[in-house]
Amino acid sequence: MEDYQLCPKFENAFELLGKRWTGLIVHVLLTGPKRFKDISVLIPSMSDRMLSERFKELEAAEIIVRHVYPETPVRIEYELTAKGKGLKPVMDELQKWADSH
Amino acid sequence: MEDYQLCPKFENAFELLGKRWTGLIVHVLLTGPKRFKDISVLIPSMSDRMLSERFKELEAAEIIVRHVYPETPVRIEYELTAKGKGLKPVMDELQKWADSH
DNA sequence: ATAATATACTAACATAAAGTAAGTAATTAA
DNA sequence: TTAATTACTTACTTTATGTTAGTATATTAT
Repeated sequence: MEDYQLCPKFENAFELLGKRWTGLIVHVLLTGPKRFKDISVLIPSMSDRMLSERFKELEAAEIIVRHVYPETPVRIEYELTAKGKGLKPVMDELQKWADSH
Repeated sequence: MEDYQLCPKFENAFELLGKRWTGLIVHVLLTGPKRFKDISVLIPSMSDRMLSERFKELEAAEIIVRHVYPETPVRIEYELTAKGKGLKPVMDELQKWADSH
C-alpha cells in the first residue's frame, strides 16, 4: 500500500523530452538562434510538419521564443529562452553518455 | 551548402529517450531493481502493454537486464545495466532543471 | 473444492501521433 | 514570365499508443 509517486515536475519534463524530435531541436538551438530552414536542414529526417508542431509546443512551454525581423524578406528566428538554455547541462550529460556507451 | 550533421550517437540516445515512458522507467529503475508490477504501480498512467514493450526495447538496447528468480511463485526483476546506470547524471541534471523551472 | 486474488504478461481493437506529399503566400532572382 | 526561397498549412496514410479483455501459473480465502 505504499503509494509514493513520481515527482510531477520530472514527469512534465518528460512530457516534452519524451516526444520525438524535441530533444534534437533543443540540442541544435543550444548552438544559437536558428531559422526554420536551418533546423530542417540539420535534422533532415524530420518533416516540416513536425518541426512546425514542435516549435509551437516549445513556444507554449516557454522554452523557445519566436522572433520576427521585419526585413525584406522577413526573417524569422527561433531562440532558446533562459529556461531553454537551462537544458544545456542535461544535453551535455547525455552527450557524454552517448559517447561513452 | 554547409552540411554538418548531428552526432549519430546523440541521435540514437534520443531515439530511446524521445519515446514516451522510457525516461520515467529508467528514472524509477535508478532507485534499484523492480518487478513489472512495481513499475506499473509507480507510473499508473502507463499501460501494461507499454511497459512490456518498453522493457523489450530497453533490454535490446542493453540498458536493462531481466532476471528470473525460480522461486515459487517465480519472481522477475528488471535491473539497469552499467550502461543504464550511466544515465544517472542525465536524470540528475534533468531533475535539477525540472525543479528550477 | 471453488472462487477470488496476484503476477507478468499477450491479443484485439480504437484513437492519437507522426510520416508523406502536395500546396500556399509573399518575395526575389533569372 | 518562370523558377526559387522561406515558412508554413492541409489532406491523407501509417505507426504508436491507449483501452479492454484475456491467459497461465500459483497462492489465499471461503
